[in-house]
Amino acid sequence: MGIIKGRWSFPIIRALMNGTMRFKELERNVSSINTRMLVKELKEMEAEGLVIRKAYATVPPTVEYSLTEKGQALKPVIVEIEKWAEKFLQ
Amino acid sequence: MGIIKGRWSFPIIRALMNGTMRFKELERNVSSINTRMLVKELKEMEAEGLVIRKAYATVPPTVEYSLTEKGQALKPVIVEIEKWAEKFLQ
DNA sequence: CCGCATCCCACAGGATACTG
DNA sequence: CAGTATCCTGTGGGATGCGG
Repeated sequence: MGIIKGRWSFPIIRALMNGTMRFKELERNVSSINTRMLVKELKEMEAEGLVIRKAYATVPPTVEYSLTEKGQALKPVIVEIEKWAEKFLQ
Repeated sequence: MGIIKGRWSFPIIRALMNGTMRFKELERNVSSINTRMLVKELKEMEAEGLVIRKAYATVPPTVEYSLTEKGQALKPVIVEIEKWAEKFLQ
């Protein structure tokens, strides 16, 4: 399992659990990520089939990201991690 | 959560789920890890309170590693990850 | 707004020889 | 057996400016 590798996939998935988000929204919501990393992670996650990218031909551009079923299915994992963290991290 | 960071903590924990193991056993059981990485990870995990190291003054030396309660508690996480992997990875 | 393009650095991780 | 010591490389990740 090297699919949630990288420092950011986890927080990004967490953010998208709450539903579709635009690029800028993600950039604001995901802790202290920077543009380059967000772009990079999103591309990788798209390639892995975890997120879907929808672009709208508006001015200025609108791009929405959401989780695929495969991405949504990671929720139980995240829940368990959070349970663990709550119990063992002060 | 940067505690299961690194490429190896996960497989190491997985191996130790089955019980106490000696250094060499781990080296054999954890896929293709090399000595340096195994030593390094074990030290970090010991510092994080995930594993316990027990050394015996024998010749040749015997060192056993096992999971702490905190380490054991990661089992549900691993279970969920495996469920997910089984479902979504061919 | 979205997201490339650059530049840069630290360090994770690999391979392997050596020691108590 | 259980590590330590070296050397080396790739790349993850940060900062920031530019363009459609």
